[in-house]
Amino acid sequence: MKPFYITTAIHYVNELPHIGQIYENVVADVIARHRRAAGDDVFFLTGTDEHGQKIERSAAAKGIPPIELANQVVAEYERLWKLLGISHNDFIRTTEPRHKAGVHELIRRIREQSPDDIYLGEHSGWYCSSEEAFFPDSQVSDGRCENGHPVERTTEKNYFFRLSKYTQPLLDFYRSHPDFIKPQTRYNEVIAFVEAGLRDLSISRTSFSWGIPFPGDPEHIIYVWTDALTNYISALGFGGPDDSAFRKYWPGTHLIGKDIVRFHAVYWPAHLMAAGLPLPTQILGHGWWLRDDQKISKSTGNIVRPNEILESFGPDPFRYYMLREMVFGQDANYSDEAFLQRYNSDLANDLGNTLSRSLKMCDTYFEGKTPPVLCDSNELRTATETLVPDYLREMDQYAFQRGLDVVWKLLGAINGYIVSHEPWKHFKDHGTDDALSRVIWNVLEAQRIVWVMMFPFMPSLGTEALRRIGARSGGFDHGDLVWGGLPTEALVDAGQALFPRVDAAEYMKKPDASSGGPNLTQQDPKESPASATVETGPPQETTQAIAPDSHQITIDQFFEADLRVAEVVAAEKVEKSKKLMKLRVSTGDAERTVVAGIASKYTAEELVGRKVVIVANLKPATLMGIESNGMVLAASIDGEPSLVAVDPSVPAGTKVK
RNA sequence: CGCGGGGUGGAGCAGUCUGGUAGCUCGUUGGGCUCAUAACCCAAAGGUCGCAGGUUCAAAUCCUGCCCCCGCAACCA
Repeated sequence: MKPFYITTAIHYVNELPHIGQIYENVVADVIARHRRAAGDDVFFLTGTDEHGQKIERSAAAKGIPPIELANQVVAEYERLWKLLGISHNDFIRTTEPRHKAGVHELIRRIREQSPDDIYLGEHSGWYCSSEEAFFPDSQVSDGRCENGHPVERTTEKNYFFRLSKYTQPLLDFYRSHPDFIKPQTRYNEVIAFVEAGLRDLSISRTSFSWGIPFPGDPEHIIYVWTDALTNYISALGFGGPDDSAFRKYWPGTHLIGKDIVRFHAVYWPAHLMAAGLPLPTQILGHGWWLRDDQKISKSTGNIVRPNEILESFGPDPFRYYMLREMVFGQDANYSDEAFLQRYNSDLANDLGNTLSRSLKMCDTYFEGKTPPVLCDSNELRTATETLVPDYLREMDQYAFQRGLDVVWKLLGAINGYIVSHEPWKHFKDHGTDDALSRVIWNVLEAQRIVWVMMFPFMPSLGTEALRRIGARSGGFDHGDLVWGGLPTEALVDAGQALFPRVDAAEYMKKPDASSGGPNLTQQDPKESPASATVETGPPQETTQAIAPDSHQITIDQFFEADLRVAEVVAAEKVEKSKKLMKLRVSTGDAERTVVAGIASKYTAEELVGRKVVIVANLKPATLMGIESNGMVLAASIDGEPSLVAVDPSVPAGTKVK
């Protein structure tokens, strides 16, 4: 058997699972199941990235050890992967001893093979704490790095990896492996990035301690990429007492989000080159799930709540939706409405209904058994034999959407076949005879093949459907895609509808279940600091946010804030900002500049002349280069500001209390 | 000039790398069928493929310029 190794990115335990990670693991699972069906010896790895300063801080904020925080999130991942039917062979955690051994072995190999490639450097430069990286003078302007984060002048002693040395070897490798990175646009991006020249990579930190100590210099902690990427081989026993899995399965295919393609396609291969190890087979960069352009709200009906969808429909429809809706490699919009539409039209009307009508005819005409006479030569067999190779080709190329399209073509052929043969009419005229038997047998046999093709996408309902039509139920492979596998006179089970239709409008009207668990829509870690979301209880009611005992201040503390009425004398949107408005306000005897984040709601014209309330004694701050001397008070509804109003007759400068 | 994605029938999207009669799902209209989950089948209507140039025998696809939308980043003091 041909070994096939597939990995997901390891997921960072600073946040709970979101839809992007769910998608990634489902895709990897579909690939793994497809390769297994193709007869490969598959090893499917997923896991968690548990080190780093953010984890250390989040854990400290919760007053628990970092490993405890990691354990909580890992438990959530394990629950979710089980729920979704993810068939991984192993789950690696970067806090495991086997991982540490692998990382140390990688560094030892690099030092052995390429003694110059790791060096201790004293780095003085602009340090960006957001990206935890240094930037040269040329990429820093106005105290910000090329991506706009604030930077500070810092000196730190770090170990460095001589990445610069691998610029040309990497380019040579890409050129000779045009399929190394998929899709093509990512491949082009990576080449452009490397062609611009590579800087050496800082691979250790001394600023935190939650991580793997650098071998021989425990003051240093191995920095994220050298630590995390190595999971792909440490999980296979690399650097451990038994590395037979490593020798068998490596190199493998890495399925990742498009945002981390650079690290997998540049840094990781360079590390492996330096260590004299084989490079990955392929990097697959998938797209992102976006929300609708529309504002999410209950009044517009497009509420995003995949967690509830998962609970109401089970894993298989959701798996199907994600694979069918997204063109692999591109971004797609998520919406519950789109899910429900796919569910009703694809699953209920086509896939499920075809099964129902077929099994009902088995019940009526053949006493609940598959027909006694099979059929070798017919148009459904022809259709199957042209469509199955199409399906296999698309699946081999990870074109899941098209693979599913092919399956639906066969479903269409089956329904067309049923109508054109009118078995109900035949039964009325001739009763149960061989001709009827052949027609129904064909319909079932073609569906047996449909469900074997669907199996990677719907492992649990696929098993169930195959059982119902009297086929062998379990252990499928591509040998089962050959016409003629359905036994005659096997018991069938019509049962309940596999995909009962739902009234989409009714479903969307249902109140939010608020059943707790992860908020699957989060894609931005900053929206969900672990300290807030690791809670598994129901979300806080908004009213509790101002509960009387939350945190009380004295009236003296309140009076520390100098609240004043001010009149806007000039307003101007801050160039290149999304919501900043630069305001010139008068407090009666003086004028000052205040920057307010209200441009998304208010225009400059409507603000001039308006009376607002400001905090007059706020420490000045610089926002996008403009000094702001105060804060305009506004209520915020889902980020939409609404200015606090005062009666226009109140003179500017009046104190508010 | 911050990074990236996109503008294709009413809606949502393929197709663009590798030019060659514009495709899918939903919706709409007409017809058929009654085994089935108000499902299924057949047919039809509906698009100058964002705009303008260019290359070519031929452009949704390649080149140049422009317009618009969205995500990320930066800010909501």
